[in-house]
Amino acid sequence: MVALKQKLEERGLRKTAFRIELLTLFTQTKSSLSIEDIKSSVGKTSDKVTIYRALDAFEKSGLIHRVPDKANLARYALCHNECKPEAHSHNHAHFICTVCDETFCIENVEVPKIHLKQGYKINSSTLTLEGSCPSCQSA
Amino acid sequence: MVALKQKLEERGLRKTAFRIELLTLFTQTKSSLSIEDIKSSVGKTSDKVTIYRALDAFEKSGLIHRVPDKANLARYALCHNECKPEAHSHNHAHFICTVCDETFCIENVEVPKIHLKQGYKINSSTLTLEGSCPSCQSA
DNA sequence: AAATTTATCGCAACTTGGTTGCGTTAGTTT
DNA sequence: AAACTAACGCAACCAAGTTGCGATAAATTT
Ligand SMILES: [Mn+2]
Ligand SMILES: [Mn+2]
Ligand SMILES: [Zn+2]
Ligand SMILES: [Zn+2]
Repeated sequence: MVALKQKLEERGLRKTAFRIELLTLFTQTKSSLSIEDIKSSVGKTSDKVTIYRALDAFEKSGLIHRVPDKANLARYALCHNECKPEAHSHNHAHFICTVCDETFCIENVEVPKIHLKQGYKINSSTLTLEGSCPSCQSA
Repeated sequence: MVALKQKLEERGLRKTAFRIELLTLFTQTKSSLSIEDIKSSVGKTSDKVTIYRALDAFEKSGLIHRVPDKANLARYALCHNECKPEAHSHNHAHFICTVCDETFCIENVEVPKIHLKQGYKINSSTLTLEGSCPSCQSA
């Protein structure tokens, strides 16, 4: 709780009721959150513009990172490895479950370093896996 | 030309002027095509709905495959390894140039096979690299 | 504590990429 | 040539996300 508010303060973000609630929500989620997830969890109180802007601010300050989504919608997960606004380092794979539409950070699988032939300069890479997650296996 | 019409025929697609032109365009492109690319190349003649439906039909019948795009827009490239409607096999990496917004198929880089811990079942994987392409290096 | 400053919020209006419905056109088959 | 049906074109629609701007409320200064 208090540590949470500190994270906002450290990055020069204001500790508004909504942003505290949003950040709390992220810490409580093991996977990731879509706009819909947030809307339904926060209640209808907050406008979608507010949500988008908060997510944007959180991402820029290294609190969360965007993850791939089944339908390419906005979706975010907490940065576990204390990212800095300048350098987000989350070079892990992501898993999209096509059954429950959830996206999981696979922190223990690194994105492989690829070397391309002369001329290509790589700045970032992503490795995305698709299939069914443990909870959706029974079906 | 004639081989091209055959490909359409083989898959039960009609050889309309537009679809022949579109498929020709794909064979002439070394990288990939966005809707805008197609629009400007085909002239204003064809409706966007026609383009979307043709791309959809081509993809379903294994002529083209969707590639990632800088802004998540629709973008397609020719299938070089003769895909079947049932099984598209294009497990190669893709490179997005953030300068010219082009997407390249990196046919000689395979997407690595990943093994996850019990419970996750992987159906498909994608490896996407981002940076600047050879033509955009000088800048 | 009051005044000031400015990040954040909320509403409305807009943009964009893509989809759906449906009547028309034109390949393909008989 | 007649029949059948994939493909086309237009209009209307949809959903995710963005922009502008005035109102609210944290944070800072007096
Ligand atoms: Mn992640
Ligand atoms: Mn490809
Ligand atoms: Zn699942
Ligand atoms: Zn380029």
